[in-house]
Amino acid sequence: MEIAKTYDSAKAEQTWYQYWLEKKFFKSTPDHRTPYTIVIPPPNVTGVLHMGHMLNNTIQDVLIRRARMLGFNACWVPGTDHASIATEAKVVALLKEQGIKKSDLSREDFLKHAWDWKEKYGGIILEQLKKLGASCDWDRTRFTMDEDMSESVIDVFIDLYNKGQIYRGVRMVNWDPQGLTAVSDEEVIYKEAQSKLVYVKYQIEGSSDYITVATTRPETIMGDTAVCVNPTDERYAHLRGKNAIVPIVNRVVPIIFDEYVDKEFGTGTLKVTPAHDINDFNLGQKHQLPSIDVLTQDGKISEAAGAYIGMDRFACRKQIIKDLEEQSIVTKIEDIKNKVGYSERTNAVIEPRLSMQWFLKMDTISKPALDNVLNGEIKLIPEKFVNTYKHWMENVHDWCISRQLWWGQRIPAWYDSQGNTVVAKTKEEAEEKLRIKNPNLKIDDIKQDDDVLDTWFSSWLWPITVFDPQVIKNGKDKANTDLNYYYPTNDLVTAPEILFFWVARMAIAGYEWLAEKPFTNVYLTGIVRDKLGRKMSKSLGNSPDPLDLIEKYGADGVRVGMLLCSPAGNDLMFDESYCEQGRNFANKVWNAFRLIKGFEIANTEQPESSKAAIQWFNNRLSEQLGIINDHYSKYRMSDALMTTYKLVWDDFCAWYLEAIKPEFIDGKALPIDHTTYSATIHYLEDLLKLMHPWMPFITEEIWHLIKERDEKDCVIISEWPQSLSHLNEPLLKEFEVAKELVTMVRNVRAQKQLSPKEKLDVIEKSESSKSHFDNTIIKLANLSSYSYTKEKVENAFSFQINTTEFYIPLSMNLNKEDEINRLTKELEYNKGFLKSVQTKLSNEKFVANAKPEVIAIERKKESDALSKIKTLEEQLSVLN
RNA sequence: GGGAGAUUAGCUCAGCUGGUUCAGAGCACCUGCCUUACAAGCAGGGGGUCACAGGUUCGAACCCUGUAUCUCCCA
Repeated sequence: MEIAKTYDSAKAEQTWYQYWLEKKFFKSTPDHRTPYTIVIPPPNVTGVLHMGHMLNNTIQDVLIRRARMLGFNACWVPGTDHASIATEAKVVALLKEQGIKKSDLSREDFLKHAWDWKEKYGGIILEQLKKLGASCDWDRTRFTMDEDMSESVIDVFIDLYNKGQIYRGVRMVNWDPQGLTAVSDEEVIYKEAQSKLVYVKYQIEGSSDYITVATTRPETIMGDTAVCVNPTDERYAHLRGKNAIVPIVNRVVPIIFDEYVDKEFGTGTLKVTPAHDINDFNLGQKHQLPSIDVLTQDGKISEAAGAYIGMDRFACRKQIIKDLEEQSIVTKIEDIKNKVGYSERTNAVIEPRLSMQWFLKMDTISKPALDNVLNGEIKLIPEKFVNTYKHWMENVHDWCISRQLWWGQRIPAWYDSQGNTVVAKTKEEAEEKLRIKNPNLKIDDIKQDDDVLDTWFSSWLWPITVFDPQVIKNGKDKANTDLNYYYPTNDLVTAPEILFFWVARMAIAGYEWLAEKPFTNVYLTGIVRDKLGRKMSKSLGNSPDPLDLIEKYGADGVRVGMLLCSPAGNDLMFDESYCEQGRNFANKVWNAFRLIKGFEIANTEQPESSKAAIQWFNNRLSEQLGIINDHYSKYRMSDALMTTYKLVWDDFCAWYLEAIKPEFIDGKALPIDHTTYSATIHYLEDLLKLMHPWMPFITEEIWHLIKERDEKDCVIISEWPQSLSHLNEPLLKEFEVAKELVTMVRNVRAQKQLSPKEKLDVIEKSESSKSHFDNTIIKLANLSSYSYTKEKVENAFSFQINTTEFYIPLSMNLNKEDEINRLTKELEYNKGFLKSVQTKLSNEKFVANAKPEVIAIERKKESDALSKIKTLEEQLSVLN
């Protein structure tokens, strides 16, 4: 069979993904094996594959593929998240393009449009995941708004409400005036901004005196209901019991005293606007101040303000400063830096706003989720995130779970016209409950809450309901087979950004409803940045399209490139050159295979050099496999990959294949013997297995090109190689010396400008004769002979490896001066080294305190150095 | 403002319990090679005051204190 000169990644990707699907290799059903489970962090239905997904899902695929090969029943559950705000915004925008306003549609009609959108575009990202090779059990694909998934969200709400964990109340929320919804604390991004601190004089009632307040938000002046100073601030002590007059609206408000006020900031005087600032709200509660809401929900000045009605909040800020200046009551405008909150979804400036929302109490419910991370039952990788997690969980706030949107699970709360509220799954049930409170209830008076639940309030159930959506309703005693088998899942791979949004809340849900953790290990990836360290984002345009990368470098190349630069939990500075490295590696593997495949096999005797190389590689592979497994067990993904990379490239290609490669005689390659060939194929197969999780496509392709195989004989379901029970360490060390020797000979050739074709002799000064690798060395270094002597050899190039001396007789004359220089340099280095060792050994405290092993090592260093020095001196004396 | 982490070669990072000739890897770079698997390659090579200043110790990249810079989280 003719093997193509270059590897065609596109073809292999197409062929093998299809084949794996057909043979149902990704499919998992409960059986006698131990399960290994991952649930995908469901990407937004609105999402398209970006580099973050690429990283995240490649890691999951590596883990799941290796688990499959280790004999676990591997199950990777895929799916998408309905993403209330993002999706609703998308649909609203699309309708707008068609000239339809959301406000003109009924809830039902709008949802119809939203579902249409979801059906049409919602699966794109999952299709893209297939391109990178994701081996998900696609039959298990879930959506957070699937009917049964949604039902469980409602059940959970009702359950928590009945447990008294959910309440409704007026609170200061983070209002997104563009999305027209409240968002949770976690969805607010604080950014530093240049703001103006405006100093405004408020007249003291019944006096010509003024008090000056400093504010960054003059547009809320109309909502002021007090002026506050610190009680210890002597500057204002005389104002106790006085009132101030709010400009513009001429409202008389009390001057109150509270230690909250920072004497140093501004003038030490605070205008209190309880409706528009969380701290002012708290002050207002404490001092029983009224709240005046001067903003509308879309961020305009409201009727209640009494001035500037209908003006946009930012326009009003400018205008009001101008007007106050005209009244000559602005004493100063200062440029300051402060933090301004922006909506994660719409990027609008968040407006703290009082509104009626639903909340989940977090204090007691979050306890087990904290304890079980602290006691190691759930592991965060890397560990440093435990601190962050702990800090958040210990200071957790009640969770605002209502959103003023339509796309999502509608809150199962029902109201009558009398102000009664009940929580019930259906209107019928609600009617029953309401009728108890209100016997005159009319059916038409029953109204369901208009709001939906926060998306995270549905995705926190993900690891549970993807397996058994009924378990909330039925109780964990009646959990189905899937849940009993797959839960708790093994590993969760996600971004640290959603540690609180999602990870913490899944842990809470797991303990709340199943009394068990949802996952054992949480692997937190870094953020993909460009090489300037900027986060990759659409708006910056600094993110390559992963699908373009796949086309350019092959899926395997991109996967390798991605993971080469991804230390756990640290951000990765991505650069396309990593993908290039990945592609080059694939090319190397392809060519190694081409070489092997091109061998002509014959019934010839196995050369000693091959026999020794096989023995060595057998041990080497086993040794490195141990290291690779260890890296995996510690989730050091890039280390596991790099160890595999070097095992293949350096050990297998550069040393092993060179050692067993048949020689050319008269321009014709000799055949290879059967024993060596089959060992080589065996090693290649083992290496393909080790590479498979990283490079699924090329490994499967080569696996099948090696020979005709049964339809289910695929590397994807092959068995992960086993380590030897006993490693031959001395043999491994001996080969390291052999490598050094070969390198030395190559160096001599380069230095003396000898052709690689010219054969040389190497003589080892040694008591014994013959070692394992003599013939291998002869071959690799292109020697005519490798011999032993007990005597010094004169007029030869000489060098030492460890304490052994070697000679290479050369036909040409050695340049004496060069040799003397070289040897003198080495001598000096060794003398210096000896001195440092001897200083250490003559230090009584060292000898008294250091461990015996350490002292023994130092003694060995001393004697080795002495022997080296002796040899070098002898060599030099000969030259002189 | 409070907390966490980081700083090692040009870049990205390892360095696990303080002790092997310990200062490493990959990439990049330089030199020489189109040697019949591979120039997406082969063979060689240079490159670091381990952020800075102290301290502990027989011994510090590693432990402690302080300083600087950066990143993240929370308010």
